[in-house]
Amino acid sequence: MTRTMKDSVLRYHYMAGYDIHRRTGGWDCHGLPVEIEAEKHFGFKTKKEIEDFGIAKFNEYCRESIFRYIDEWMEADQKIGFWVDHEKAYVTLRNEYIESEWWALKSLFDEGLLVRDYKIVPYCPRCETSLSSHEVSQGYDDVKDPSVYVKFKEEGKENTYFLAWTTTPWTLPSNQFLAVNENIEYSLVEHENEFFYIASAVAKKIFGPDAKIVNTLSGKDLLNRKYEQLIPFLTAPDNTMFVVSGEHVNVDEGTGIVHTSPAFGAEDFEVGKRYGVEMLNPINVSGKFSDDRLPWNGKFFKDADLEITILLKKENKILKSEKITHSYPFCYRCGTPLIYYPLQAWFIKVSTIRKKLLDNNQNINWLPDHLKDGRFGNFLSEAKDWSLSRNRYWGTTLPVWTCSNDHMKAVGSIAELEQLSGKKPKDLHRPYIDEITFKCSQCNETMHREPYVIDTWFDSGSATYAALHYPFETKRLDSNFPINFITEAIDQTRGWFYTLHVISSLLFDQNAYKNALSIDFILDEQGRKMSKSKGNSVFALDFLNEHGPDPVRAFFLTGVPWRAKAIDKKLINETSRRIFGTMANIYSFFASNANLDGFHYDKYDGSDNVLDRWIVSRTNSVLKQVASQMDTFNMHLALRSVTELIEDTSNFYLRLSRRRFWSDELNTEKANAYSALGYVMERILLMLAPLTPFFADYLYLKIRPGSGSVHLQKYPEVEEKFINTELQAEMGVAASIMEMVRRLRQENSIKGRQPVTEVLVRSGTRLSEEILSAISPELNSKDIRFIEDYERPVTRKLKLVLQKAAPVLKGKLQKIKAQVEGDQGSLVTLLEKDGKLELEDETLPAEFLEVLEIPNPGFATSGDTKLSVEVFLNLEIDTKLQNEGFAREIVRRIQVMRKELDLQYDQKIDLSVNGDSVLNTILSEYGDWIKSETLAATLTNEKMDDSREWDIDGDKVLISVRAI
RNA sequence: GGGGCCGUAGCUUAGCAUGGUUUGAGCACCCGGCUGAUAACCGGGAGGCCACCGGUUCAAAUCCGGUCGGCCCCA
Repeated sequence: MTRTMKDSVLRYHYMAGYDIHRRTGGWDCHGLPVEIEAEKHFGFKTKKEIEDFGIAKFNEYCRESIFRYIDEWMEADQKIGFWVDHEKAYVTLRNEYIESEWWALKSLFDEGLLVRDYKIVPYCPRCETSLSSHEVSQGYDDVKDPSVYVKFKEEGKENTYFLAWTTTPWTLPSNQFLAVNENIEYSLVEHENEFFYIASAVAKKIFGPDAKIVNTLSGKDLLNRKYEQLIPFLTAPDNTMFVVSGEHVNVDEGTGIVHTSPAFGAEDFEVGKRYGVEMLNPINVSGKFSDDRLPWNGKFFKDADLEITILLKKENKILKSEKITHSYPFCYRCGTPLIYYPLQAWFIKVSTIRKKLLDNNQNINWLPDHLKDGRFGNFLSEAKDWSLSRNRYWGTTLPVWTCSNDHMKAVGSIAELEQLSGKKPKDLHRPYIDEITFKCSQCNETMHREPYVIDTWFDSGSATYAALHYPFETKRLDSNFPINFITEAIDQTRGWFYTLHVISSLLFDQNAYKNALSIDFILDEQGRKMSKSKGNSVFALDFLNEHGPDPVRAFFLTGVPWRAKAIDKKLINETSRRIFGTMANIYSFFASNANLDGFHYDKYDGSDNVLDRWIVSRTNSVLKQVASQMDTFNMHLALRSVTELIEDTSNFYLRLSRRRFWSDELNTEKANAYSALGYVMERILLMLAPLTPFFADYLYLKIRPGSGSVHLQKYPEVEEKFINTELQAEMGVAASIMEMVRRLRQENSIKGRQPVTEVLVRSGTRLSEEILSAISPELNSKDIRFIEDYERPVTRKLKLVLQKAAPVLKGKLQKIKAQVEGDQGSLVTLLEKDGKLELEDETLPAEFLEVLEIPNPGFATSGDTKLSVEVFLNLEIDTKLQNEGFAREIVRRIQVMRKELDLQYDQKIDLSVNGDSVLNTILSEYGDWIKSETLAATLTNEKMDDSREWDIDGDKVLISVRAI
């Protein structure tokens, strides 16, 4: 779906005459997913196996596998018609791309924004690498975890405990502190002869409504109280096992007393840092316990939960334990539960430029706009430092070298590295780059590269400059910067939208893009999110093959893009029928006639015909609107506008214009009709070109053979001189009149083919003669007249509003009612003059009365209040009209027979119509007309061998048609 | 716990920033019509407490507050 959007925008801007600098795609080539696939391929489970196998060979496989992926995507791109230059696509694994990133990283390093620090990071023990916050955010899932309330015994007191809560029992052996909030009130609760400290707010939740509160005290009072180590396998370092203060402590969850193990939580780590204590960390980099003092040594961290819980229960150190469902982060690629783990890592200090990020964000045009200050803005205001380094192999290498004295040197280009080391690196990937060393300028020790690759999101976020190999091959970014438009799915708010924005603000203090369109997901037919695990994902290629690219694109463009859309096969078919079906029909009508005449569309330069002028005016009005919708990236609105134009062309213009296409010779009138229709079709197709490229191109080439693809044409200019808004308004009234007459005919069972005497119209807008004559065949009336208010064939009657009048009039009601309803008009006049009526010594205020307008006998009426148009249809049909209607019925039957005989449009016939005596009258009166309508050379009233019997409204008619 | 979006007919939706006729369409359904575009087309009917409750206002689908339901993001 994003590709449809991108493509439509690119095609439109190209046609509109913009230079498209970068009709190139790009591929993220690095990162864990690639490595994981390689691991699977080779059957590796640990990093050691990879290193034994050889990083070079491993990376070689990664490099190859990425191209298989790309091939698949390219196929999908081709199917959906994504016009993009894959040849010139940037690939993030190229040295040039990486070199640009090196330049960026060195700049950040020099500004002190790229730093090494010891931090608690989300860490995947299987991949043995840390994850960035946006990676973590992709992997939250609801799981059942233990929820245990643990008893920490206060030192020196019997039966008195601090009650703490945790969902991670495996961290309990590493407990070093308990944290309370100084501003919260705590209670000492007595429960089954034991005493517990707990936040007052939750005491009842834990101990029930009858909790026996012995004492209350503030969090401050608890500070520095000592407690006994819960699980004494590990040696408690000095200066631990007491109560500390923590602002992060609250009573939303748990007990208001937080178990703190500095090794496994960011806030806990800060506490540990504050007291400068040694961390208890029995877990190794593979996520397993590795301390033989522990009975569960060797177990994966999560797998120890149960054993620890059982142990604590045995020792009566648990108040209660249960299971709860909450969301927990998992590695978004391999599904392993993450662990918050202390690691040395490289960070970009994004948090220091929050204000800049927010300021720049104000200049981005977001679609939908609530993202600016909503989801995206909120995220920026809490921007975290970016944990950049990864202990992995296949990725952009971190260009920082360190020596044994921990002096650091960032390298910003291949040339610089060559100058330092005397060696020119051929490949900036591991392991080759790791082999390059040089002397430290400060201490002369050998400098080695920090053994990390970086977060692959940095690759993506660097696309704006790295794809151009800035600042090396491309010296200036001006014309490419900021990018005009970007679109991705909503999940990229914290992905690509974010990394591009951060990197661009960091490096250039500028926005990466001006317009950002965020779209929602495509859901399955039941409206569920697609996922591989549910087995309901519809693969792009299958989907395209089933429905075809343009219907799929049109479907993506129905409704607002930033709202989730469930796949709806019926809707896809309906949408494409409305657009393509109708348009194909218009074309085939045009073509079947134009071919007979040998007409080729060239241009339209005006027409006398009002319908031509109208549809051309309408087309230009729509074009104006569509262009502005495309300019503001509202492709879905543009498609809707075009669809409406197609429908108007078909249902109104063509329907009313058909006769003009049927004249024998190619006269001016007909040529004008062709030109107008050609003009309209051409513009519709040009408007469709960016949206549904295949269909548009297919028909365009038929209309303008030899002029080249529609996608190479200029987007049409609005021709103001053809826009006539009054005409469009008048035609609106005309359409409404047509509709009403059709309705009245139906309500009174008068067929469309039956001519009527007159149609009376009362309307503020008077229609010109030419419009009237244009719609007259549809009305099929001998006379169409505009009338004034007072001329309306209605009788105004009064009616008592019984609900209001009855309680007042009481006994006189029936008498007054009779008078009012028997009124012939004089009372109405009185009422309108005085605003009340005096009857039978009673005063009737206006609210007692209702004025009804009843059409006179012989008339039916209908009105359109919006346009303030009223139509009266004279229902009287005399014999003459009846006969004319009958003649038309006969013509219709003859046309059917012509069609059944498969006669050419211009084939002449001999005609014979036989029936009762009335028929003969009709024939004598309308015979010539029938002949001309049916191209009959002769007309007799004989019964022939090949006569066919028709039943026309109960009358038998025998008709014979013979080609001459 | 915090934040965001959404809720209009059986389905897909327009209208909502700037309150103002009877909330418009399309599909499906039923009825009728048209017929030199016909595996098209046109008209009509039925179907809406505009999620709910309050408030502002002469007037609320629209503005404000709250509730409920669905989805998403963050912690």
